[in-house]
Amino acid sequence: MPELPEVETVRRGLAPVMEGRRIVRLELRRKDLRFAFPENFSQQVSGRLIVGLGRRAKYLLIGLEDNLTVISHLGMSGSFRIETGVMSEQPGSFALPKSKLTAHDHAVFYLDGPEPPSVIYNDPRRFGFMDLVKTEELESHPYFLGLGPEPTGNALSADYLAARLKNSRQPVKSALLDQGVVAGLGNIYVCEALFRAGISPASLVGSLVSPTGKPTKQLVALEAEIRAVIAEAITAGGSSLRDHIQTDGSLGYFQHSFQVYGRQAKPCLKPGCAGEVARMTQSGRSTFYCPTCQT
DNA sequence: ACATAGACCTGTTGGC
DNA sequence: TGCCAACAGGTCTATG
Repeated sequence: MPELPEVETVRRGLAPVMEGRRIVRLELRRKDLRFAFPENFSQQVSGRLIVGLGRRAKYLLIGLEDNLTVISHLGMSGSFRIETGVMSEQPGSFALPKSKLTAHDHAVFYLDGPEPPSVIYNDPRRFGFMDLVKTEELESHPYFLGLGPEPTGNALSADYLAARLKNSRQPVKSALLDQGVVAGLGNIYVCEALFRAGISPASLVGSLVSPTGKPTKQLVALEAEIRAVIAEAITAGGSSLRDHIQTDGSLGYFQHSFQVYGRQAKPCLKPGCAGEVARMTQSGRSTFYCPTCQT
C-alpha cells in the first residue's frame, strides 16, 4: 500500500483517536507479520498512555509514555481502521465481537474512553511489521540511521541531491527509490515526479549534476516536483489502488491525478505532447513514463 | 558499486 | 466455470 502520503494519511487519521488515550489491551491474533512481534509486546504497551503519533519516511510511530515507541511499517498491504463504540461481549474483557473482525486483522489496540475505540491493523500480505523501541534510541535505530531527508521538510534541496548523487551511475528512477537518498518515495510518486520534471527514468543521475557539482536545471525541477507531488498526494488523502484506505474506511483520491502511473498505451497528458505512455522494468519494478517528453 | 533475481505473502485480474 | 500466469504503494538477501 503505502508510500509517504499514504502513511501520513494514516497518521492523521489515527492521531485524534489515539493521542491522549491509554492502551488497555493489545490483542495479537498471530505471532508474526513479516517478522515476529517483539517479545512481550502486548504486556509492554498495555496500560500505557499514547503521547503522540509520528511518522518518519514510511514508518508510523506510536509514541508512548515511559520512553517507548511502537514502530509500524505497513509493507505493501497494511492498513489501520478504527471501530468506535463497540461494546465487548463480556464487560471488562476488551474483545471485539467476531462480527467486527475480518480476514487478516492481525492486531487490535483497545483504547480507553467512554466509548472505547479499537484500532485494528489489517495486512493480507504481511509484508508489514511492528517493533518496539526506546524513544530516545529511535534516531540511532537501524531502520532510521541510513534514511535520507523527508520530502516535506527543509533538509531536502537540489544542492543536497547534487552532492548526494554526483558520483552515482544509477538510473535516476533507482536512485529515487533508495530510501537513503530521499525518505518515503515509492514507485508511484517517483514515476509521477519524473514525468512532471520531464526527466527520463533511465537517465543517469550523474547527468543531472553539472561538472562543478551544482544541480542542473533539471535537478532543480525534479526536487520541486518531488515536493509538489508528495504535498498534493497528502492533501488528497493518498492514492487508493488496491489496499490503501483511510482510517475511517474512505478512499484516498490522488490516483485520479496520476499522469503516467498505470497509464501505459494511453496518451501523454502533457499539453502539446503527442506521445504515449510506456512501461518498462527498472530495479524489478514497473516504470511508467512518456518516451516523447521525458528526456 | 552496481544490477538482477529471488524471497517473503495473499489477492486480483486477464487470457485461454 | 476453472486453471494458470502475471502483477501489486516494499524491502531484504544472495549472487553476479
